[in-house]
Amino acid sequence: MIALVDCNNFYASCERIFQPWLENKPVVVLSNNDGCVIARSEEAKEIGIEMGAPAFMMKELLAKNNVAVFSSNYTLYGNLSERVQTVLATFTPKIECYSIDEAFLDLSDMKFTTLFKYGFSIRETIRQNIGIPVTVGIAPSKTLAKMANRYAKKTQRHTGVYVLDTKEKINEVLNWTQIEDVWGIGGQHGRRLKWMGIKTAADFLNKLNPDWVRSNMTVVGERMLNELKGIPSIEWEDIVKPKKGICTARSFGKLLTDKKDIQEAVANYASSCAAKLRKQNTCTGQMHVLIQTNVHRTQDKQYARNITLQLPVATNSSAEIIRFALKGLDIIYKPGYNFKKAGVIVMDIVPEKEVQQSLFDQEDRKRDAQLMKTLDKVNTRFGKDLVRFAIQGYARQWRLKQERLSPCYTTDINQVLTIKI
DNA sequence: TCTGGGGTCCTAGGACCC
DNA sequence: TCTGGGGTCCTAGGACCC
Repeated sequence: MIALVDCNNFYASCERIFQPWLENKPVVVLSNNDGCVIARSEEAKEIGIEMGAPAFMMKELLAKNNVAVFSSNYTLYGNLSERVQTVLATFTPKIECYSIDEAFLDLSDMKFTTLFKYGFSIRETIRQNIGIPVTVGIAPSKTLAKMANRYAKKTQRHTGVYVLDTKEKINEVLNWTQIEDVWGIGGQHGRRLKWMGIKTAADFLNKLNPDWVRSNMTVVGERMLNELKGIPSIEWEDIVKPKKGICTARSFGKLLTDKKDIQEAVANYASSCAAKLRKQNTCTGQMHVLIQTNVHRTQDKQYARNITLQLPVATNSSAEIIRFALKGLDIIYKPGYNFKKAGVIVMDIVPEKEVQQSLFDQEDRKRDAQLMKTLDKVNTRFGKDLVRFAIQGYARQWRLKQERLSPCYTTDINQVLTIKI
């Protein structure tokens, strides 16, 4: 059996840990630049605040209901996520951290009283040790565990645990689950299947010809069919693999026209990509740089471009990656536009130790690597980007709008001290 | 009249996830 | 005034090889 543990309204719950008087009150967390609602407490959902709704359109509703509104604080959420994972890892040797707020746990071959009790103790332990409420779904396959979890969230609020351990229970939940709510069914397939009269997960399993599923939904659909039958068909990824692409792209806090400001932003995004590459001991051989205007501002002239750069030798040096990113920006930047967003993406990622050398390489890579190592060490200890390249600047015209940012309670040394006092 | 049969690699685009 | 930012996998089709 497999458990899916999912943190309830994760970002909102993270904020509530440190402001416990918000318990039972509506809380929302906004996307970058305080743009859209990306997390809602149950109370906020009940008021009718929609996921993804632009915050400025919700202004009245938020004010009227006295909703606590937060800018997103990914440093805080990331740290709390790690803590949750650490506790979960004590329940099983095989765990897959599927996302910032979800993990699959392999519960096969383990001796406990009952799966329900085990699931319940997972929930209680996380609540006690971290303070985050979680829901646990347990079933024979990942897809069914997802489904059990969703069922528990909607119908088993008192326990927060549901186990699909009999045919009857599985059938009931299959019939209860709408097709568009099945893990792996998105907008496209959802609409098409519904139009065909496939309304529930049970319909999908019982009414469709497997050959049709294979040819219209590829092998992904075929696996889904098996998973719904209770035959595990999705691989475990309990060993964390290095990422194949890393993207740092942001909308600016305000529109920018000046090339200097955009250069500063791109240099910072490039530096962030480089740091992420080093963290997983990899190098990049190909970069993309992109800039675009604000598509929502129809009164503005629109412009969007991106460029691909092949690097002569794969690298993870901030200096080199910044240099190439700015070279790309030089080519695609055009004066006279109101730019809203820029980004750097690194691809063709290879392990540090497998980089193809070049006979004509001019870089002193050993020296550079040593410098980066020192830079990372300093910045990990004393704060992100404390030591930076001059081009990364201090003007930060591009920085995010974060009017309601909470402190980094668990990672900022000053905050940690304040709490202890 | 009629012209083989096997592969690999790469890319763009589509679909999905949180 | 104001509308997020990350990722993954799969397939078809083209270009190429012998």
